[in-house]
Amino acid sequence: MLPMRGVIVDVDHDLGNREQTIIRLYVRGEDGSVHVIRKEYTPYFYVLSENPEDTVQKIRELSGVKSAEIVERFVRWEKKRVILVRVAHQKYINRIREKIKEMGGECREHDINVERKFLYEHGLEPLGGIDTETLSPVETRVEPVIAAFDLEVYAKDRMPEPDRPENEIIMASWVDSTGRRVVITTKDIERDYVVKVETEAQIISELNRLMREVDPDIVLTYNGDNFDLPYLRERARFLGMRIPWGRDGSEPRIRRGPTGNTTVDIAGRAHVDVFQIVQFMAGIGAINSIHLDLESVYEAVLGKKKVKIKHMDIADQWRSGDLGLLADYNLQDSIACYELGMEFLPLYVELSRITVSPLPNTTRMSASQLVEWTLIRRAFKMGKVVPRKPREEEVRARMMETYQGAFVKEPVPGLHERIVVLDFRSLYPTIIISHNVDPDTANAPYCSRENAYVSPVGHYFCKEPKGLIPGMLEEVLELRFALKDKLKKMDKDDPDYKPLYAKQKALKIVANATYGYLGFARARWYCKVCAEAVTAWARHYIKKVMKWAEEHGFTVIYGDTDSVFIKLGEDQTLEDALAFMGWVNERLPKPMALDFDGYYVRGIFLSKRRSGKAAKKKYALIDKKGRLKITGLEYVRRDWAEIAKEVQAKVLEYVLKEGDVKKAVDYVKRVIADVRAGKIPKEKLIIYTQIQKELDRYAARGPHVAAALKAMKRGVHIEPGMIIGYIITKRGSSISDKAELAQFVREGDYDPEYYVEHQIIPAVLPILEELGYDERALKQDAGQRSIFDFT
DNA sequence: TAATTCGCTAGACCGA
DNA sequence: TCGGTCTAGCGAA
Repeated sequence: MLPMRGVIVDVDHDLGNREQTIIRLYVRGEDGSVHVIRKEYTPYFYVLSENPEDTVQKIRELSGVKSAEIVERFVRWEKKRVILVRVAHQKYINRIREKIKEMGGECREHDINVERKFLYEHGLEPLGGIDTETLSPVETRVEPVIAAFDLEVYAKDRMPEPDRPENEIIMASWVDSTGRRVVITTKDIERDYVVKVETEAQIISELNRLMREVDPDIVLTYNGDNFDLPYLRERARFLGMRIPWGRDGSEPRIRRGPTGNTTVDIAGRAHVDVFQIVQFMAGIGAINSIHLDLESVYEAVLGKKKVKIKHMDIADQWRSGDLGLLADYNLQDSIACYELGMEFLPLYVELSRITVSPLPNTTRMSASQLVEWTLIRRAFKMGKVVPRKPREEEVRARMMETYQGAFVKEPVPGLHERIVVLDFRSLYPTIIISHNVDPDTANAPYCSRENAYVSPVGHYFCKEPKGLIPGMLEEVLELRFALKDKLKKMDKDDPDYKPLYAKQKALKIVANATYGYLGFARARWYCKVCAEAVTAWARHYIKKVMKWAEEHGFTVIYGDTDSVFIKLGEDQTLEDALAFMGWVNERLPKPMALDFDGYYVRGIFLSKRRSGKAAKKKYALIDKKGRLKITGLEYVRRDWAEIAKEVQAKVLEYVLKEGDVKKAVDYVKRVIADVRAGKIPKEKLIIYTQIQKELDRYAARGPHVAAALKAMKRGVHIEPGMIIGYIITKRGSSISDKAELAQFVREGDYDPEYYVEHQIIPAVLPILEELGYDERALKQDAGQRSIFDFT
């Protein structure tokens, strides 16, 4: 093979080889060719021992050990003599570990896989450039070949099973970066993208052919982990076929996790299940959509609509319906999956490079894993031995430890004008950096308190040397701030804009999750003392800024964690507030800094519903352009009916934009009358709630549980994690009795009193009450006849 | 099985 | 029937 430059699209090791550990790098070259580079690798791990000289001798005698030598590495803050053990093959590691444990040695890094170690040692990154001759990193840009596919399966009234003959694959669509857009099916359909074949088996062979000929580096699916790929593989088997999609001719490998969830790997290609990405993005709030099905997400993320056919209707459509529509739907599934994949890939390419993890791993990682792999890579660079994972009993003990979090100032309820919001830029990360907060500097014996930062709760952190975590964060933040500056000056159409934007976003995700990681019971670098100190400093600094603001003559009306809401006096301007911000920034330890978050002409802070005291985390602001920013109110909650949210937003608009409370009250009265008249359409009455555990494990049977139980009796499948939508109907005594899944409720069948008393009034009354109105004002003439109407 | 704590609110539940 | 307490869910940061 000629030496060349390219991009690493996947890395694995040859599972079939039981003699040697062979690392395989799959490289897409600058000229578009694909190469597999095979390199023998000797796996290694470390052993900590009281008496390394003795232990190393004993280890050398164990079978399967290739070599053992004493090396110097950092174990926490100390430079120590540790044993580096190299083994002949991966498969020996567990047995050798057991033996070493018996000798009293402690193993480290045995659970860090060989692919990553190989990449660390060569300074390589997945989706980064490589010179195939020297195996060293190079700067290059190569576009990987990307494909998406989707199956439609014939299933009537029940989940399809691959070994039931009638549950056949009736259609498959394929979309790729070379421009192909096809639907393969066995019926004649009037669409120019349809390829007609004779049998189900031929649909599968056609997919096999596409995989071989297009040879994609990245294969995108939407829920391919749990449906399309396992089903296709099993169905092929049922038909006596194979799907040799791996670049080594292997079939997709299905790995089952502890929850029954599966991951499907295709050797040499990166199988990216876009649904996994979507779930993660929804979890961190980057996607705001109640439902995560392909149609909803396609619209929420890209603002595009596509055809939706319910799973249950596919069989009917296939037998006697509109085949063209079914084909459109199937093709659009692949197109939507492909486009969503393209939207998120730049971000995940960067996460793969930061964490030095292949794309199939990164796209399935939790926030803690992203942080941890970033730290593991850095530990390797610094010659630090990676701490082991905690044992189950340690995890349980850690979960018992709690600590105090952020400070939230009690607001001054009511209307306010001319509000300036200042907030700390990346507060927790900058505290960690400026105070060298790290598990290895925390209360460490090697420094005195004079050479340490002492937190407000008394923990101290040695100033030197720079800890692993502050070091990582410093690098991440510096890079990110530099990128953001660069992006500001760039044209959004610049081809570099998107990858750079993705990179800063990837850095943000890792930086933001790092504090939480310190308090996460399963973390290798768990440090409760650190997390506790971070929040203590955060409380200290935010209170200090509030105090300084008051001393500068400003009125502080609210603040939460890292923000300060300043109300300008008559003789104060925005510039005064910004000057104050500059003054503060000169006094904060670097890189801590206050930022200007926004200026709002008016805002309302509410009182708590039952006690009447000021409510935290509930307010609405309006800016100069008339844009509302609603925080914490029912409007932003999915477990409130649309009708209540809509009315609340309108009321806020009348009050904040037009300053017309009377108009708001009249409007609410009209809506209440409509509700009582039964005029509200079904969709606006649905309340969405997540079922968080098995239904029989609920101690309190709330409306959502009651609705779910009733639905289950009617044959609906309910499982933890599902978001269900229910409506409070007319039939029943308690609210739970009246709750029914929306799909079983007829238009007009709702309990008007529930929606008035438990949805609309609670959503608007706290707002109106701040402005001097009470409940009676809403009820007068609100469609409810007064006694005089009858006389 | 996989970032944290703070805070609000609804509705069931329970005992007087 | 009332009022306090507990369970549950979701959002802010």
